[in-house]
Amino acid sequence: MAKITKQSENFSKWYTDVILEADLADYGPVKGTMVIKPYGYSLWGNVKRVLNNMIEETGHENAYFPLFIPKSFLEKEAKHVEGFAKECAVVTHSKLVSEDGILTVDPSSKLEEEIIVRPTSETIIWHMFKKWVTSYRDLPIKINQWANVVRWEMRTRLFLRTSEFLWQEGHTAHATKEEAIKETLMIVDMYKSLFEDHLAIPTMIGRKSNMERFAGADETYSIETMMRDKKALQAGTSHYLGTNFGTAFDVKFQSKENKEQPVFATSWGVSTRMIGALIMVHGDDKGLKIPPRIAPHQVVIIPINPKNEEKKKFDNYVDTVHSMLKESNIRCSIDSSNNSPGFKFNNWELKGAPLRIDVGLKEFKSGNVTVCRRDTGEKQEMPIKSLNTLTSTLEDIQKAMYDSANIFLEENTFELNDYNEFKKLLSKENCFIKAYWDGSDASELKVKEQTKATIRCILEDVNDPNLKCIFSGEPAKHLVVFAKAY
RNA sequence: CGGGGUGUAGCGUAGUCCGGUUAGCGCACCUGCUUUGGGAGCAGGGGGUCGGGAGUUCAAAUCUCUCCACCCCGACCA
Repeated sequence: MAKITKQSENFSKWYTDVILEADLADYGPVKGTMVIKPYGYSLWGNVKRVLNNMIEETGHENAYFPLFIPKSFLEKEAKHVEGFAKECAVVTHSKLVSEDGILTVDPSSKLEEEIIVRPTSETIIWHMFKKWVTSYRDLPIKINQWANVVRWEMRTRLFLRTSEFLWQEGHTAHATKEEAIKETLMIVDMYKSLFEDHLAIPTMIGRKSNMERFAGADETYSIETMMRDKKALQAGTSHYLGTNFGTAFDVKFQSKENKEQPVFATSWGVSTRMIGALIMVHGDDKGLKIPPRIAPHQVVIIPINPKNEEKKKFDNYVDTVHSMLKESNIRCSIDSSNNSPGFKFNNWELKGAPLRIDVGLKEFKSGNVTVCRRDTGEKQEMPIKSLNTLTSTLEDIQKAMYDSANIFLEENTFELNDYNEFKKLLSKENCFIKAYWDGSDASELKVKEQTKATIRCILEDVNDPNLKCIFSGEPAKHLVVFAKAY
């Protein structure tokens, strides 16, 4: 196994090395595509399970809508078209012909209306909602789907931006604006809990500016996270769509008072990009660090008995450790491969297993095990009787990982009022900068041009004539976070 | 689509300028033996349309032409 590049040497290279070496994923044959390998998929699966529970517990139902969308659907919402037109995969024909083993598109099979591979599903879902909604009794509709979507991006990176990715997309329809806004915010809280309580990733949450808002939304809330290179990653979004899609797809309902009324919408999603965030928030030069709650293996047991002494009894001892952990509902496995202990230690550190248990003859004879923490590197020998304390050790690790990420975020977030300092700081290092902004596209654009930093989100609105925009000096409307972003 | 670069075994590369043995090496892989508490050692072995095509030559990985693919920077995207 190759050694991975150090973070300080080349962070992007480190990121790619970790993914490939830890066996999370591999490149697909079509540019920008990715194969999620079993270890990566198991990680995704754990996150998915947690989030799916949250989604269902908050009253949403899973469903599945088609991958293919008629091109005309995308034309119906003006801003939505603008946002997605340039990155769509388009199906134009339905047949190939083979001549001497060479396949070419059969011109006679040209489709009358081209089909788009969904970049997101608002349009097809609202097409269906029109069929489903006629009365106030039909509302609200709260749908979620787990799906793949395709966005034909120019520059791709494993997990962060791939041509095809997996996600969940929630789509809801409501009778009132208030209810839709409440839903949008409730989802933001749900994501916050997913990130902070399960992925151990601290978040910065707020609305998007006009320029960064989702194509077709009235308001976009975003979950912003800080990677170890201090760049920002938008890790999830929740959109209040107003009546934009309801109007575009002519969805209306009759109220109790027999009045025709518009339908209000939300949509929200998180994707496999989250795995990218997880890697870049917690990882170190040894590799991944996976928070216990979502780790595929919370504990990995390494038996060390080179000469196979007392083989039967020794193996029994290892099995006992294994089953004791399983009884405590800990996800654990035994690495009984033929590799050397040193190889296994490094390998499981690379793969980010939170705890490792070494069982050698020494431990076997004394009725002990040696427990090693991935986050601190701390080793401790303990009697087998105490294995049940590992449940709380895992919780400690979970918390410690969040705390250390949170300290990192705080240490690299600055509040500034002076644009020269702002430019100076950003030219020196990446960081988050909290500052006041006048709310204009022009100021935001200029800042982006001059520093490459964008407004990640609006933290709060302000109304104090003494507060001035950091760029223009005009009266400030919002407190925002600026950062260079992925 | 502009500017630059690279194609040699699964991966990484030497050789290309200046044509000349059987295309070399590391990792990975296979077999065997010895090993195993922080990335094991030794021995043996398998694997190559040198990106494709055409040309020059007694002779091409090497020179010429051409096509293709990919990468980086920009543009685009977030």
